[in-house]
Amino acid sequence: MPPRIATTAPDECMVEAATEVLGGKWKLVILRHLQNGTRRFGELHRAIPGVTARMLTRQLRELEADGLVERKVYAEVPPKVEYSVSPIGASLKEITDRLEAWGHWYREQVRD
Amino acid sequence: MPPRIATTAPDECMVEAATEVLGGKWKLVILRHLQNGTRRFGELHRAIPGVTARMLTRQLRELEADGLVERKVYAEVPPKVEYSVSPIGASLKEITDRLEAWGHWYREQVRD
DNA sequence: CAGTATCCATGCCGATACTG
DNA sequence: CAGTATCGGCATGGATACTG
Repeated sequence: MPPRIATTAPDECMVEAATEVLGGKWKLVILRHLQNGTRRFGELHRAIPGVTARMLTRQLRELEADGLVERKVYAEVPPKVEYSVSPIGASLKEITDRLEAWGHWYREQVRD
Repeated sequence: MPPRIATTAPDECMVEAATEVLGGKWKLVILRHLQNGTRRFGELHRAIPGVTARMLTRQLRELEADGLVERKVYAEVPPKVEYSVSPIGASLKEITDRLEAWGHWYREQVRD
């Protein structure tokens, strides 16, 4: 027999799965930039004002560990590292686009 | 004359506007519950395992201050307080639904 | 260029006890 | 029932200096 009240408490906690992976301060911003194409470390650094190299590195490594971002190192001097969205990261494009649009709209609403 | 390279650095930082407001550990989870209808404090507390009363209060107050949630106090004993999404909060339903679905899908992908 | 290493401040958040 | 008060740990994240 099926569980009695299973449907009254669905696994809405799956948003938690999302926030665990996207929760970092710069992660959605990074993803948003990478949705537009592969970027080098320095490009990202310049494109995101306010982030430090330390934080950019950390967040990128976490995104990589979570399978959202791919990191490609070229054996050159000077060093060259390219970041891009993985297939999983690319699947977030609709959501980041909507968040972007919503953020824009929200700002309009709250400017009294 | 138009700015030279304006379009190369569009205001993609608008996702930051969204994360500032949605960034709390429980905010999206709370919103997700309130999208399904008005809830009392205790109902939310029981519906979200792991959250403490302190954190639930704080996150609800921040959501209220940011205009996403409305709080209605009934002058009764015992006290009764109802929370619901504001029109602005309701505008996030599509996004929270998608995040929920994505979180579910993501979990499937990463279970090795 | 693409990072690390080190130090350090903030504050997020939990646990516990208490209240109108 | 719906909170608040207080304490405190620990992760998050910034500044600065340094490196292969």
